Amino acid sequence: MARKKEYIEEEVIEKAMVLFWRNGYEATSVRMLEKAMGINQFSIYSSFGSKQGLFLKSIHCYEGYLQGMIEKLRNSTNGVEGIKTFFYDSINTPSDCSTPKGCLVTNTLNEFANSEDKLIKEQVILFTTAIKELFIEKLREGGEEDEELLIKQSNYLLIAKQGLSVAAKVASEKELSDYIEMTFRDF
Amino acid sequence: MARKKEYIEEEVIEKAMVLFWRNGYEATSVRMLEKAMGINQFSIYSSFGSKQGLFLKSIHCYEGYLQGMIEKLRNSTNGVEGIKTFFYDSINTPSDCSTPKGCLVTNTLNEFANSEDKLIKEQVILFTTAIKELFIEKLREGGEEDEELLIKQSNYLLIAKQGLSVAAKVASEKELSDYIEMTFRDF
DNA sequence: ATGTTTTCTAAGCCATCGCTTAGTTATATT
DNA sequence: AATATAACTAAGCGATGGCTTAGAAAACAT
Repeated sequence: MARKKEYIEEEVIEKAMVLFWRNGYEATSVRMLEKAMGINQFSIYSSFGSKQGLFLKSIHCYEGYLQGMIEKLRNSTNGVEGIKTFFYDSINTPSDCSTPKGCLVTNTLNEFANSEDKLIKEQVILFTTAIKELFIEKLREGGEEDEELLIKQSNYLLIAKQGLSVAAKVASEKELSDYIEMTFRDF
Repeated sequence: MARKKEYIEEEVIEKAMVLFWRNGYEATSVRMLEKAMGINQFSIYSSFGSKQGLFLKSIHCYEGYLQGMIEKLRNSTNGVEGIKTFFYDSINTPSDCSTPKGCLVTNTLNEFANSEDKLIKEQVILFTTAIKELFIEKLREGGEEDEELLIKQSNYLLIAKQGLSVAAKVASEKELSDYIEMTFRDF
């Protein structure tokens, strides 16, 4: 039989994810990736096929990284208050700076909105749609029954969340929490 | 004396601006720029010094491009309603697709938030700060007197505007106008 | 131990990157 | 017309981009 891999794919993907998250797709080179991931370019290409393949895996990994917050929201029983907590959770960066500020999905949406790359755009749209659905579910649980209003509100909250993700990269903690409070002021 | 330039700097900067606006800084190559601008690389470098120099000029050009809307807002006398109109104006893309959706300044903020490039970041921060000040001025004219609340509200509106700029790249017209209505719902 | 299979290292592939240079062409002065 | 100056064209610079390949090293089966 054959030699064993000296790395765990899930582990090196996480390293790649952080790099893509911090710098974006274009500004992250395969040389940077191999250093951060601690493996040779050969291994990157044999495991992930291409830079794009690795990026898709990284986005998937990021979505897994968010799963805790999303589950917390899904299990919440206090309606819109759960969504507000989700907003606060999303700006609660670990203090060791191991993780960039902002949101990889929003970054990707921004970088690829005008791109030809269908695959990456599709992955991003799928995820944001799922979040929106979850918002609707929680708003409905919160007592809202008007379907049209539910759509309008979830739409509002999704875009508000995207604004928060952009602002999180440069704004102060107070500005961010003020923003969240204003966003949810009369729900 | 010497030969005359065969192009007008302001005109070719505008072409460059649209390209940067559509693709971002990293994804726009000097070869793409020379084709879009209709001038040789030599001319680009002799006029603008570097790709970064051209980008800075492009951002400046974009700010000029927004000047109409900003003046309209500055001259408005109906308080927060003027800001709301400014939001609507910003998503009113010319139907000929000559111009990308979204906002070059917000794109740049996103792309350069984690970059080392002080110059570009500074230019973006300066502009967004000016917009925020203008929001405060209009909110004050609208009758709000509480300084702390003014700061909170302008901060909210600035981040809301950034969310709108991201969403404008992918969302439908209805989603965008719904979002604006929700944003200004109880001002 | 030998053979087979897979992963490793490290060198290198070609295309493109931002940028520069050599040499020609156009303008204005003399 | 001759000259000086600056902008033009187009070729090419070294560095880096994504990706591949040749050959050594490691794991298992026989």
